[in-house]
Amino acid sequence: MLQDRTATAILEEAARVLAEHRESASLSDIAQGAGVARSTLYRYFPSREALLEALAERAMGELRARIEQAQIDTVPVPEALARVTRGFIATGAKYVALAYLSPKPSGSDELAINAPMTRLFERGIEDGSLRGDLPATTLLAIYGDLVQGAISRAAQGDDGVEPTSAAVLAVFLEGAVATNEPQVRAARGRNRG
Amino acid sequence: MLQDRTATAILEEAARVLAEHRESASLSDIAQGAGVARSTLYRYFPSREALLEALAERAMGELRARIEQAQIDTVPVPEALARVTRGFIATGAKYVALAYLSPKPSGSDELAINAPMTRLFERGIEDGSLRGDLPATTLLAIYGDLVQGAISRAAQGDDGVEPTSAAVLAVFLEGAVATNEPQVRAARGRNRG
Amino acid sequence: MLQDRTATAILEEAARVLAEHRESASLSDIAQGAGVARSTLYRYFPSREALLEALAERAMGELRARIEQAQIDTVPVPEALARVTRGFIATGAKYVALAYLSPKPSGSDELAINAPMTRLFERGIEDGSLRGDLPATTLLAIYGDLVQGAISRAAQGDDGVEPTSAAVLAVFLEGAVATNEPQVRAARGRNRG
Amino acid sequence: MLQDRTATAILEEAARVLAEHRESASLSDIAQGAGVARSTLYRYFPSREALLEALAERAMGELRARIEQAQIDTVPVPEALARVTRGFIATGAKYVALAYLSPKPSGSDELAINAPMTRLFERGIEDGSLRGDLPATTLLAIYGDLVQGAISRAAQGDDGVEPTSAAVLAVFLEGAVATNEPQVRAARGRNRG
DNA sequence: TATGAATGAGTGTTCATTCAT
DNA sequence: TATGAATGAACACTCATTCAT
Repeated sequence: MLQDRTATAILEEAARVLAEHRESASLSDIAQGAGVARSTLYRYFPSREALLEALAERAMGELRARIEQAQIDTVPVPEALARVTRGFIATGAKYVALAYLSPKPSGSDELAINAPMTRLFERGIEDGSLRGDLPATTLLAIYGDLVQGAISRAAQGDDGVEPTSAAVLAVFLEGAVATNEPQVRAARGRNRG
Repeated sequence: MLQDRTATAILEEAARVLAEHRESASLSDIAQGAGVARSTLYRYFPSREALLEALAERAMGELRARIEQAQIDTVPVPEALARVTRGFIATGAKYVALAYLSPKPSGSDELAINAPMTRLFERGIEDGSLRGDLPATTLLAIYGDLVQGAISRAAQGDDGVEPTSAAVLAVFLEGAVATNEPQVRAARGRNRG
Repeated sequence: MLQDRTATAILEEAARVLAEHRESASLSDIAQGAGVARSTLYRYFPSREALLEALAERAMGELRARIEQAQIDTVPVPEALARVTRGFIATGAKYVALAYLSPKPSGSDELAINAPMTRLFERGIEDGSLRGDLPATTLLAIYGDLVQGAISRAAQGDDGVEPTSAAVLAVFLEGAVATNEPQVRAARGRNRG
Repeated sequence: MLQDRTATAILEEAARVLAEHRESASLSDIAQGAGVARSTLYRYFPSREALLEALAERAMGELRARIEQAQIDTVPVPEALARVTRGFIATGAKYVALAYLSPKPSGSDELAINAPMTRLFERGIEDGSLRGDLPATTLLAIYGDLVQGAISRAAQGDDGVEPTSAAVLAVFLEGAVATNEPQVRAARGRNRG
């Protein structure tokens, strides 16, 4: 119980410190930020990599939860993406550092995110709501790039999570080229240029 | 004469090694990869930062050249983007590492890339070829995320530069949502190689 | 508690090693001599300069103490010099190295030594016990050379602190030229312990 | 012939550079100062130590010449010291660095200086012109400290060679304590306090 | 002869990790 | 359980020295 409290505190501080200092953050920095001695940190996470893995696991857990909450299987694909995107960006901004850090999420964790997303894109292609000339994996990869970039920018504080998410989603769904139809969603998130 | 050869060899090896090991690559790794002693490396680049700067300058130089060659001011915006994208990705794949490394390109260098691209997006918005509900800087940022992601993937060798570029361009311009009109450009880039 | 012990041990070993190898002594040498790892040394003195400063401070502290103990303001100048000289040489022999090392004692420290000595020489000139044809600062500089040289020789173990001090003092006060009067003081310092 | 010219130029530059930067002066500094490439320096002096030895030899040569010129065997001891002291200080100031540098002058060289000086002091003691309560070697050592200190100060430019020499000689011969007799020599070198 | 290029050994410093309390 | 102390392995960097031209 109490252990969990301390471990959680350390993890949250780690996320913050790593987001600031990137890979160059030392365990000293993290321990100091969390208000414990370096050695204490080792009681909870027996190595730097262990700490990073725990952090990744935590992030993946949050993302998994977001996906489940979004119930993406029950709504049209564009709506599902809309639901899920902001969640990704909000969560991701907390764990940006991970993107640049060594320990890839354990295969199982990554799968827990990738699998439902891949299914989502496949469904979209099949039901004709997403373009059919690109494989689902490619679409997912591109979507991932967009989300990851948005996370970086949101984390740097240049823009809020909200407008960043809206813009990314609009461009991903509708493209950057102008069309005749009103682009409602993006317009809502931003000023009416 | 001979100096330039060695310096170039070091730079190219540095690009390769850094692409693999990210920021964690040590000068030892780079020197070893380039087949010279650590101290020799210091003859050419008197500090780690100097090496990174030289590398960045090199990358920026190539990118600048690509942009100039593309003559983006003389063609419609979508065509200009098509011309420029593949160049970015091909060049960028050689210098992925830089994206994650500290020494940001010197202001002037970065400007030499950003300025013409910003102008391009502004022109697209003005002439109605790009959507007008998002500021040019936002569109550019999103485009940048896409290109950077594509670079990473192309560098990891998962896909070739060619199809990666085509896919990225198609989604950025037209979006992921299916439309009635045939999506010629993406189709061409993928299947007719 | 225990910290102080280790720090002190390091400092004393540093004094010894530096006295032997002069400026060329590496931190490795010092650490090895003190029986700790190089990195341990850094726990106590976060940089080479910090170690040297600590050493200088220590030496200055001892010298200050010697001067105070000697109560040089309460006795005739020659007697004051007699009292103070042996203290300087004994203390100095422990810290010879410092004379050759970069980080000059902090202004305040040096002042704490120089000021009272300058006053002493000025008093001697005024009350006629010291020759009046040379400024006090010159006399002090010459006295300093003598003491410093004596320290070097005493440290090299060629002679003991005792006879070295006596000889230096005798020559400084009375000169090397023979006089009619018995040279009591030097004789006393030499043979009568 | 031409070789000698270059070698001499290097040696003189070395003396200057070393006097400035002490032990920390690198061969690069010296070579650069002398206007030759590092590698060229190696043609003349096959190692750092060789260069230093050559420098020491040069200094000793000059000192030997000074002593011979002074014809110290033909005049009373105090006069001999007066003649020799200024020469030592003037020459020494050019080679201060050597005092702090590792390669002690080769035994034979040092002897060429020490032997005549020791003889001089011994003669002084025997003929009653120098005090007899201290061994000649001690007197010589003390005289050496004085001269070396004077060299340092003269080299630092705090005072000229001339007054520094006069003061040192006066104190060494007559002592710092005031006497009834006029202290002619020192008075000449300095202002009549 | 004179030099630019290359190198190995060493320096100060940092950091993840282990140990004793 | 929590911590201060200690350490070894690594890193960026310097320098005296050697080699090929």
